Order: sequence, then C-alpha cells, then structure tokens
Amino acid sequence: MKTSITNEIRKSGKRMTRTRLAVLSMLESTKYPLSPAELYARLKKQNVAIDQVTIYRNLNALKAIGLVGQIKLHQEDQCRYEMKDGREHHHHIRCRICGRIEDLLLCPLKKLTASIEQETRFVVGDHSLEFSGWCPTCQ
Amino acid sequence: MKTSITNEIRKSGKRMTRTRLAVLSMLESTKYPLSPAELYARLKKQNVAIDQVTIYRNLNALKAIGLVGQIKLHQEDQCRYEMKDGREHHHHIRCRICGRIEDLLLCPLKKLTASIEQETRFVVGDHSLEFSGWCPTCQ
DNA sequence: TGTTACTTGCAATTTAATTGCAATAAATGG
DNA sequence: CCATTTATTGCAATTAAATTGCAAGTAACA
Repeated sequence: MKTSITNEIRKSGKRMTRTRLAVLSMLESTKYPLSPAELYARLKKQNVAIDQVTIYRNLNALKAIGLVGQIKLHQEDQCRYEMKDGREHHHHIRCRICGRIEDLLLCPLKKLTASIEQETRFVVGDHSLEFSGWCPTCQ
Repeated sequence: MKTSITNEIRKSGKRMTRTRLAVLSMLESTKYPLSPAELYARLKKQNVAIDQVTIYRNLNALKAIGLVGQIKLHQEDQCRYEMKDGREHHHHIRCRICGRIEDLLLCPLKKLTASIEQETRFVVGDHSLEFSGWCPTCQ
C-alpha cells in the first residue's frame, strides 16, 4: 500500500489499521467496485479476520476522506465501492444478465456542466453515470 | 388518468385498481420523483386508504411494465419513482444541502452509445445520470 | 352474474446498514 | 521505548428498507 494513502488518512485525523489496510488493498487489487458483502467474502477467503461492521465503517470513513467512491447500480440492492485515489474519472457499465461490470473511461459530461449550471442555477458538484446492457457473453 | 395507461396495464395482464390509480395519479401530479415513504405520506394526507406494502408492490409492477422509472440518488437511502409514460428522456440534479430535485432535459448520451458499444462490445440498454450540487438557495 | 386470478392488507420476515459499548491498538510526545 | 490519548474494532442489538405468505377482496371478462 502506498505511503501517500496512509498519509492521506493520517492527515484527516484517522489511523491506518490492519483492517483498513486489508480493505484498501482488496479494493486496489480488484478491477471493479465491490459491495461490503463481497469484500467480506474475499477477505475471509484470504483469512483476514474482520467483521462486516468494520467493513461498513471503513468504507464510510474512506468515502468521507474521498479515497473511496460509492456506486449505486441498477438491479443491485447493495452499494459498491472502489478506489478513487489516482484513478481517472470514469463510469461503469453492468450486464443485465450476468452482472459483469466494466469501467468506461470516456466521459462527455465535463463540457456539459456549464450548461447545466446555467440552466438550473445549481452549482454542480458531482455526477454519476451508469450504463446497463448486455455483455458480449450474454447477448 | 388517461385510458391509455389503463390499457397499458391490462395489456400486460395486470389490472387497474383503486390503489394503483392513486399511486399513478400522485406520481403524475408531482414534478419530481417520489420515494415509497413520500408516496405513502401524501396519499394518507389525501385520505387514500393504502398500505405501504401495496405501494411497494405497485411500484414494482409499474416498473416492470415500464410505466414507471426507478431512480437512485446520491445521499439517499430510498429509491425514488416517477412516471415514464409520455415523458421526455431526462435526468436529475439534487441539492446536497436541502435535497431539492430538478429535472434536466438535456442528455448528451444518445450519441455516446455507439462508441460505448464499440469500446466494450456490450449492447447498451439504458443509462442513468444523476447530478448533485448546490441549489440556488443553498449556495 | 359468475368465475378466474390479480390485488390488497396485515403480520412476519429478510436484507442492508447503523449504533452502543467495552476492549484493543495506532499515533504522538516525553 | 514507554505512557497517554483517542481512533478503531468486534460483538450484540437495533434501525430501516424492502419483500413474502396468506386469507379475503375485487377487477376483468365471458
């Protein structure tokens, strides 16, 4: 785990712990966002002793710092989480049949922000954009 | 309530009932998507006798037919629902402070679908796009 | 008007996520 | 390196959202 992440955590008054490190490592080594339950199962398989509650609390803490992003996908009843640190802004596409999730690196929305702000008089802070469809295997 | 909606419901083997009509009317007359709890409160205020469970079941049924859309917003722990029937494709922006929600009629994504399909080999079925920020009052 | 089967209400249940609290352990300073 | 402070953890219990079972009710259609 990069020292910069530990510093980021300490800077916010939080601490780098065994369980927090395990959660971060798992998120870093997985190429798609994970749900708390998936995180728990994967960590258990690696014989990491951690409680479900600790996973929830760590995800919330890391989200608050901005190291981790929360993603709500169609057809899913749990949120997913992924590392934001050092990653390009991106979105996701999820297969409606098998649930496979892939990253989409293209995002046409930065240009759109200005016109939205003009139209609504809101100040835009963030956006989420999720696609769903059928993956190559399920078509 | 338009007859076309009743027909749409019957066509799918479902029935137009007193409670279903009440849910549909409430969704039609509200300019932003409602959560099941909000629907319940508003219907209660109108002295419509309806159970929370019935609201959930109706929303699921109407979503399955395609008459109603389900929306997951940032910072919210309940889904919201809105009429899809006859409405233009659109998205939403939600104020991070007061929760105010407005429609966004512009959507630049139809053009993007082709390149996503080419990039991922998925067939794109749908997308969701939600903005959050600060509304004029809360800035 | 009678029959079929979709729908409703109520209670109970499932599932996701949060909270309380005592015990543990990371960070900092001496 | 040790002591102190306080964030963090694990366990149990709780809250909150959404679903399910079932008997009674009622819309649709012949």
